[in-house]
Amino acid sequence: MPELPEVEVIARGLRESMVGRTITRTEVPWPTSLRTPVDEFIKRTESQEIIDVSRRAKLLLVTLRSNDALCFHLKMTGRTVHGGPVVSEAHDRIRFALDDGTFLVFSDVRRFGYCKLMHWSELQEWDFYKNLGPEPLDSTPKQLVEQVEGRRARIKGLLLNQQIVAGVGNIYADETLYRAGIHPATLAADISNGKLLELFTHLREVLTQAIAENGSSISDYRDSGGNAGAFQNKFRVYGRSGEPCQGCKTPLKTVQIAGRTSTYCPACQRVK
DNA sequence: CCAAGCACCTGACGGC
DNA sequence: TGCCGTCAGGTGCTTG
Repeated sequence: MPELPEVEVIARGLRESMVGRTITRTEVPWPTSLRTPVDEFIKRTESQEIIDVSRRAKLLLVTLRSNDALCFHLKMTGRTVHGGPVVSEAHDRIRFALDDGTFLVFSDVRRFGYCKLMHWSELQEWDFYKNLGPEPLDSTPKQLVEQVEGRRARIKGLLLNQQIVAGVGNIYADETLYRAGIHPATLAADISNGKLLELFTHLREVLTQAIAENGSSISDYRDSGGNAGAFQNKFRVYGRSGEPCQGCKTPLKTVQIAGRTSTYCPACQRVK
């Protein structure tokens, strides 16, 4: 499930390997993965040079010479892999042939992901984009605390809310709450300022470490070269329900919050 | 302002 | 062996 670290690793890889290349042909074997009419999508991407690849929240942005951006959301199972020569596969949704004989392929088993082509001026007016919260790695812990302090919502839900903090998903939210010793159902307003500062300091550390480890691969995630990440080996709670806590040996438990499974240690995460 | 539930979609897995 | 239910989860939407 690509979250901030995974998308960041992908963006860095694609920037390294694709900037300066020109798209020579665009194929769309599954047009419903587009949020732009297919004819227009092809017309506006073919013959365009790729001038940058970047990330905002969980969005992967491939900027073209025209200042159009290919805006990918990978959702749960999306992949953007660059290489070649291409072998067409069952779940390919979009393929771009580049002028050096390589291909960028967007594939997605579950078809939740999408690609939307927008001029940068239009992108900046898009509600989803415009309303995104601060980037945790470009903000101080204090700035992030300001996003949640005093709110009467559960901290887990706030961490997952892209308008509060950008890029955090279920895995990194659980890992961060565990490291900070905060129960996922705690109301933000009931957490001291000092504890919130700790929380966001941990969040930045977890995200930074995950990027350094090339992201986390649960099942589908691959980086831009098709390789798995390694941070899943550092998970302390995610996917470990029933296992003993690494700190105190108490069996880890789960609870549903904001429609998602939260795994936590009932002994270590008590802050209310 | 906040929460819950559903929709989208497929594959993996457990139970029988 | 095979069928069926459940789960995984990001985001948008509706409803309370």
